[in-house]
Amino acid sequence: MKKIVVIEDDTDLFALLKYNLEKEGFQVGGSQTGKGALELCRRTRPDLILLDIMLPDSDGLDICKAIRNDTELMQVPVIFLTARASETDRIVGLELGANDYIVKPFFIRELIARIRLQFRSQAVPTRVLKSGGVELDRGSCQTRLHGQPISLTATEFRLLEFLMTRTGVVFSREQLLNAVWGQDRAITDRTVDVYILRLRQKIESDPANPIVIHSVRGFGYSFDPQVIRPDLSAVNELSTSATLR
Amino acid sequence: MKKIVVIEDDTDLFALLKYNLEKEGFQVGGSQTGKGALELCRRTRPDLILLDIMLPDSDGLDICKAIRNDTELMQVPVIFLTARASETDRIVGLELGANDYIVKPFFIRELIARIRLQFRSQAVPTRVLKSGGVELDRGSCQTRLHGQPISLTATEFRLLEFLMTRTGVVFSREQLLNAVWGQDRAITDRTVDVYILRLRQKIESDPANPIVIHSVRGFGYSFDPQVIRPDLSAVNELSTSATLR
DNA sequence: TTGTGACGTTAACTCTTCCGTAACATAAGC
DNA sequence: GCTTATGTTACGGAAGAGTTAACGTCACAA
Repeated sequence: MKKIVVIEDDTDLFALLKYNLEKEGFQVGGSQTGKGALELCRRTRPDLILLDIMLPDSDGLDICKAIRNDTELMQVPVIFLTARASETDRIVGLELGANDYIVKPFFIRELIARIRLQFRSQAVPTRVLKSGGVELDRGSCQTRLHGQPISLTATEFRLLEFLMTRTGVVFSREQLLNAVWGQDRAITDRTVDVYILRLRQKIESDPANPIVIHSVRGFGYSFDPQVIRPDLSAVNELSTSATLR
Repeated sequence: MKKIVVIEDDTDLFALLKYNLEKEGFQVGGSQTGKGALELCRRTRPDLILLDIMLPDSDGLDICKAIRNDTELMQVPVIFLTARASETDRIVGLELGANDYIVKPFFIRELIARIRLQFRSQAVPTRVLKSGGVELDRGSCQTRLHGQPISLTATEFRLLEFLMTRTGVVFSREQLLNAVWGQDRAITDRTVDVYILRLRQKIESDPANPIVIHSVRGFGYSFDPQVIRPDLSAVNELSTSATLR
């Protein structure tokens, strides 16, 4: 039986959540304050944490950060409860490490579905990401390409980690900046280009014709070793690059 | 063999618990009253406490509080036995410090499972850690390097212990501060650097080129005698060959 | 009390690496 | 051919990490 800790100051909502979650067969514990929440999690070792962002005494984001910094709780999935959709951008980022979020008011059924989704996907907390010949160990922060260790800088690593955990999804430069660099930093979005370049130089066999990190003109970048994007001049490029280099 | 103290006034239930727990290989002690319970725990130092909330002479919650305030007992996991699910609100709340609870009537099998879960999460199996020529005795708090005793300070010891029990995993300074120094302390993260330095001076054959305690720029530190991280020369080779094409 | 030593913590300096930007080059789309 | 989006390069400054020294604190003995 899975244990869920609910951190929510609204007593009515808490009772509602508790009732429904227990009906679904989960074991529910709760804290009304942010202060006690961490301690509760440390002790009870929940399998999932439902976290309201707006708490009377502290910020839910800080709690999430504290959870991620706690060795024992690092792996526990966190789902945010948020009042406004506008907040969600800040939340999903790598930096804070929220696994999912749901906007109030919400349907209980949807919440349950998302919780089950976490348990299904997080059944084996993936320490090593492996795709397209790239191997990324989040525990030891090491990267291997075709088995051989390569060295990435911290930012390169985090960018690649973000993309690899969301294989096939295209992200705008702005989204990548928010997720990897942090939402409060003021950085040109062209910086992303440079990092994509550096990553390509390190993990693409031919950086000029990338097959792992794709550019999607007008949208952004994606990591996807499976799909070869429709490239009209693919044949021409191949021949010219062969003669040029 | 793990010791369990059962605090339960119902004689039949107590006998049932005792029988089943002993069958599972646990050593069981018991008290029928709240008054004798604390004393019993102090004397026998159990590895886990099963505590009925409803006792004839005193409230189980008070006993739990007393346990948490006892220096010797505060680490011991407590599982509550409660008659009604409606009581669970108060129990899982943080101020009481229960690790888990189970609602009567319950299946013995489930109780056993939860008890084992508590023991598993404690995870203090190995008394002597041994890796990379470093030998660390957690019982006597002694350290040996290639067989020869060396002296570490308390903090050095705890830091090394933390890293060695998680070989190969990189931890940020913040995480190390939380884990080794305690979560509520306000200390500069640069302090960690100094301790890493001191540890290296004591256990690395060449502190300038550490091969046991690694720095991972932008992330933190890790203990890993196996892995040799890709160093500068390798990077240069790779990048030059990449740019040369 | 005072002195002493061990320990923990911080500040400051140095060196190195890396980050982010500007500027230019190339490709894609109209 | 023009405009816009992306690729590429190189450089100055920022930040991370190693190291040293000094300060504060505590326990304990003189």
